[in-house]
Amino acid sequence: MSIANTIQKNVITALSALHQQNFTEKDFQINQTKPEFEGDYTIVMFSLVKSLRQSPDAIGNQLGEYLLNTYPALFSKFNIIKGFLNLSVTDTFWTDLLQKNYGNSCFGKKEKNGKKVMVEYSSPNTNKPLHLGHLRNNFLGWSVAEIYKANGYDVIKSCIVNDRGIHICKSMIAWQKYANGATPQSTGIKGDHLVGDYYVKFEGDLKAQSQILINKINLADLCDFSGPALEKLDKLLIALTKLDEIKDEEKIAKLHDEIKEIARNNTSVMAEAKQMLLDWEEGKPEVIELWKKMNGWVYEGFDVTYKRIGSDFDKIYYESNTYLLGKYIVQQGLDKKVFFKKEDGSIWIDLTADGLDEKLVQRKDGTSVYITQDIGLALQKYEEYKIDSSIYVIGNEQNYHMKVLQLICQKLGMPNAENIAHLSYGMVELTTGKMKSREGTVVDADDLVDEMIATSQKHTEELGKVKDFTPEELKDLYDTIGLGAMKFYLLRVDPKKTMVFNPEESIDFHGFTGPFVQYTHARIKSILRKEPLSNNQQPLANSNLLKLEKEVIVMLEQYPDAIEQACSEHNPSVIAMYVFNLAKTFNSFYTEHSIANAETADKKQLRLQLAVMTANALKSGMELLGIRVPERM
RNA sequence: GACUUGGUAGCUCAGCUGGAUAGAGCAUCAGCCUUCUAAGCUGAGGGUCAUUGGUUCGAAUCCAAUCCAGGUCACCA
Repeated sequence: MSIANTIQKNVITALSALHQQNFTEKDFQINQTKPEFEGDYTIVMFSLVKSLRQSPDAIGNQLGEYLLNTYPALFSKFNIIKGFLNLSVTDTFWTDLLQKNYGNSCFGKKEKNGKKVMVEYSSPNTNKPLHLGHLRNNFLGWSVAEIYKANGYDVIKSCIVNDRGIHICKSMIAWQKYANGATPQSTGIKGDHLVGDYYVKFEGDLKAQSQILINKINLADLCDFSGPALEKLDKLLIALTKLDEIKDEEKIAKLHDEIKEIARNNTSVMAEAKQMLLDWEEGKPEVIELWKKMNGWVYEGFDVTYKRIGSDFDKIYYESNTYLLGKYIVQQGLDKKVFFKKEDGSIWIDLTADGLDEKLVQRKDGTSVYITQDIGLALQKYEEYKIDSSIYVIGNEQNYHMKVLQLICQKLGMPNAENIAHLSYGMVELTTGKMKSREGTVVDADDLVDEMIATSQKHTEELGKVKDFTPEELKDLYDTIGLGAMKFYLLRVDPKKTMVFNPEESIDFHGFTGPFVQYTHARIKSILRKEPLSNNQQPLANSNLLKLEKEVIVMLEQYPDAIEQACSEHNPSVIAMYVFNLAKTFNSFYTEHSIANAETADKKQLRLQLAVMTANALKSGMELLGIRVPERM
């Protein structure tokens, strides 16, 4: 139990004893004392004034006296200022804490609790390489999985690969047309990038073709269209002439977008892609073969990237396998009357009672939609692993989709359906605006990793502190620092918030950054190499703590809380901030007081323990973020 | 339009289950390396916590309204 909780409990006991009534933790607040006042923890008296009908100072005095007398090992003194009771914790408490835990590299982590949780993250499409947004997803997913482990859960990291669908066909079409049989081997281009290049090529063709159509539409030439598309176009054009008079620019833009969408769907390249998707579903051998071949290239490329950034999975699901199961479950749900069928044969679920709409779960032609396979996969996860809860790391643009999925699972009576959690994270924007793959304004993951590692190399060489490293050691160090900087930069922000990616800032190695924390760790290790902590230690005789020494221990005491909070909030930034603050606190102590040349032998021992425990916590915390810490840098 | 998330220093972000004079980092300015790694430390300047009203002993934090920005509302994934 944390010291804050202990104090809270003691105050409850004290108040109940003093006033003969029951109190709970909601009756008062406990905070860390502000630095400008004397004390460690502060109890706010005001909330007690009404029920006790005494002045804040009177209540505080009684309470302070009682606590001091009852818990002399914990409290050394108190003062009351303007209704705030400031309690000082004894130095013995802090030194005991240090002595007990300094060598425990698992400090802050919990015992196994027997619960199983699955974290699904990454979820790439196999038509293009990973970009900055995927990195945020991967780092978050991996870190949350580790944080759960630290809280005693068994964790299964999973990934659903979206390996099927029209987007894949687009790359395949363009490759057939333009590649002349080019392969990653023949071109030397990484597989996922090669496939991505043809996806871009397809989009280029699509844009050119649809522009021709749009130009004709603007001249009122609709001879390329027929059927429902023609009808809709007619309506849109009529609506547009009306709006032109009103001059509502937003609506006009919306209508133009709709026209653009119709034009895109009427191009010949799009028709080819759609045909290929049909062929794929029918299992046409040459299409399947091409699909396997190109997906294979992408997987090879992904493997390289995943390995570099340290993402791994215990279980990989493929959409091409799961979508059929989804359809089967929809059929079952239909029998159970969870779903209903419309006259045209499409299958729906009615969520109006839950404040949502009716939602399609299967098309009238019997093919599955996005959510169909998610339903199947959700059940498969439970049956395969008997998990207690399931976390989905997915962007916040899919909040609605996830809400629907959760409701459907509940209505289907899936076990633990209420334990489906959506770790919804915000988009990564650039200082120049949003990333759009169609417009080529994405930051490629591989490029970014290269750049970060190159920068860390440059900095390291300039500082020249590790000239004796072997080439292998150097490479490892550059990776550790470059990736550390990048991961820390993306994880230090609250996941649910949209964040801005500033290239210059992300590459910074000073201040609130990964390398800052790594550096602090390396510096401690350097001391410990020269001044190892001896094994035969005496209990400390003099336990008077200096201000900066105590600050470090106080920070260390909060590590278990940080791990717990990060887990309950699904928020690695809690750890990032904690680890940064700990490093900062230690650095202040470090510059002010010498460890090797401490005033007395006792002080030296205490400070060495302090250093050991700080290094352990920094290492452990950074590992929860997926960041390694070097012994030297 | 409906629903939803956000608006805190020049920039990027903490703080939001109400508490004392609103905090970091970057950037700017001024200091600190013959002693444990200066990727560090110390200090200064920088704020109408979007706006208005309410609740209360006390509001950046809770409530309401307004303004601004993002997202969703597809037989796309």
